[in-house]
Amino acid sequence: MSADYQQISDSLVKIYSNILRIEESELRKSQFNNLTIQEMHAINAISMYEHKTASQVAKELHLTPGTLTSTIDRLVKKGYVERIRSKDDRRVVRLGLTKKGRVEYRAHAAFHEKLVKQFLQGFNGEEVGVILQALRNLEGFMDEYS
Amino acid sequence: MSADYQQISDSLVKIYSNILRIEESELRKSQFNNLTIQEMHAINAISMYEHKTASQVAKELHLTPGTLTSTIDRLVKKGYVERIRSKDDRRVVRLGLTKKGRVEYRAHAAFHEKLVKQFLQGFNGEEVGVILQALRNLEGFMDEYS
DNA sequence: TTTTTTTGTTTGGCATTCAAACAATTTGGT
DNA sequence: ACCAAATTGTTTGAATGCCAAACAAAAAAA
Repeated sequence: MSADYQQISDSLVKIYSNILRIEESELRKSQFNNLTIQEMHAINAISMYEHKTASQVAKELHLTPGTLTSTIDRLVKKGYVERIRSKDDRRVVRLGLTKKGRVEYRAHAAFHEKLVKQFLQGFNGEEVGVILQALRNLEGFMDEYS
Repeated sequence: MSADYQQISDSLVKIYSNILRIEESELRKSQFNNLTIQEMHAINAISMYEHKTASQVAKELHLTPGTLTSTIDRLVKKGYVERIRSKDDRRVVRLGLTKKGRVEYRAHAAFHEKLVKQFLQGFNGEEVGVILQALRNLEGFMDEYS
């Protein structure tokens, strides 16, 4: 195993075991300091305009329906999300962001954009292609184990 | 924002919001199916031979002392970890892996190695250098926000 | 020797998660 | 139209995961 190889391994471990913690600590310093990282991910999955159903969001987040219910309960109480009973099918709950939820969504997207900018800083188009391919390899690995 | 850029952003989000979940689901299928991902990370931080103190491990994992105490309690009960009271300084607790803990440690390292292999699959030395630099950029971003 | 600091544990409380039981509604089969 | 089955989401009960604050023991500093 080469030196580069070991460094990449260490780097990956460091990144994936710290990135969510760092996102959360940034959140704590912002105006949205009463949100946890999981709640923020839920807001992200609900997203701006689509009014997905609870099932769809639960599947996206790999959560059981019961877990999602409690997450949504909290987000409703905190004023980020609203439940909309579907009129076609009265079993279905559609989810939407409140104005406050949409503001948070955009703030988080901006943070991501800064992150990606720094990740790709200093590379030309060809190099960006290499990086993209490596990430796809990793996605492929993850898909195998899903 | 270019198409590549957007794809890299999506890929990064997918990776960092799923990789730990996938590690955990692999764990569930193995002989170590009574470990959670956090417990596994603790085993990893304790590591093979050093007998770190509880404080050192807590710092590494960004956990409060109280949280670490309860994690270690569980790992001791499950037979992966042992507490060793220091003789020099009787306040200090040093942590070590049992034989079972060391077996788990190696199994997890092997999983990581497969992951990194697939991540770097098909690239030459120069390209690996580009990938390493991108990861370092990301580490730099994380350090700014720590 | 007394005070302060360090190290780890305990306590209390909330968040996160799942599995299983449940209720409401819709769909499918007859 | 009616009954059985499937779907959708909620509730309940239990374990883990986390922190802050109070605490106890030991070591270091004064």
